[in-house]
Amino acid sequence: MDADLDTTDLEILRILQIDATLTNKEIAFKLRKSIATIHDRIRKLKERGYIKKVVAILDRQKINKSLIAFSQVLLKEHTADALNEFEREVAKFNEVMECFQMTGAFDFILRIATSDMESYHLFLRNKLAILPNISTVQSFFVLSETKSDTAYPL
Amino acid sequence: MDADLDTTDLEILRILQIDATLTNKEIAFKLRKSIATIHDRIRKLKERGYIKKVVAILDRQKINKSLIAFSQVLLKEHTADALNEFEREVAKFNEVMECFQMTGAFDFILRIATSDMESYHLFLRNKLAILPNISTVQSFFVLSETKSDTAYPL
DNA sequence: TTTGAAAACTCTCGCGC
DNA sequence: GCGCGAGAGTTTTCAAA
Repeated sequence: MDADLDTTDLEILRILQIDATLTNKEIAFKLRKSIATIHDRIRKLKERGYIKKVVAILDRQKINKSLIAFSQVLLKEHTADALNEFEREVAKFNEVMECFQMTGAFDFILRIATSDMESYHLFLRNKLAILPNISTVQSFFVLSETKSDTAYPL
Repeated sequence: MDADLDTTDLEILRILQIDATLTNKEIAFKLRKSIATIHDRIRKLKERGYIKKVVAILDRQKINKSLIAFSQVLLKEHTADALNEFEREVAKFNEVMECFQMTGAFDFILRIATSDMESYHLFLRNKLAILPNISTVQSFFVLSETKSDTAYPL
């Protein structure tokens, strides 16, 4: 945190992390501030980079992405070039929603969204597994979603 | 998908998954439709549940949640009661952003956001590990974020 | 689906604390 | 520096066709 956030800023961020469709008027009412103040705070929060983006979250069952996999990838080589190339290639696959380099027994964890096991299989065989530097891929599948937030605790 | 989405609906969803601050006017211009049509489509997409919510995504470095852990949890017992109780308790922890029941060698995967290793340690020792039915917890930490999308491929 | 008009909201500016 | 009110400018909303 470069310049600290005061209580109002934190309240605004808490609110917008849950529901960014609220109007400035509604937020102003909740926080007992004027509309202009809320407007100004939010503008500054965006300017300073606290708010990266505002996005719609879809119902993945409805849009036919029922299968979520977490895939743990181990590479053969760990040179800077090899890591960069893997990251670059993997980011291109639209099935890959997230890719993290990790500590521990494997190198990367990928969150992959497909419609069903057949599609996942095709993705694995035809896209992921043919990258040059892959050693092993272990796939785990989501059975049920207990909690699914994009909001950070504040 | 109950009733199918046409090209316009899909385009709108693609756009809103990336940036939900665009006005109806801007979307209408991109898709060469009238503003009222876009307005109507979005209203229906919300009504029908395709769009679950609209949220602000924050910069986790800036808000001091620099450490993301994926924690794989194994329970001792797998009775319906034991699973429900674990899910209920874990959902209460604000450090836990996501909790999924999984196939494979462990029962749950948790995405945990804390400020640093010390905070994670405290969370693990004082909150997660004292739940009654926990057998093992294996923690993996994010070293770097290569791709981090909330958008599903459409 | 579109048009058009009314209502609601956003955003800026200047003032005051 | 921060917050507020008022007005102009946009956007949303909801008829009717």
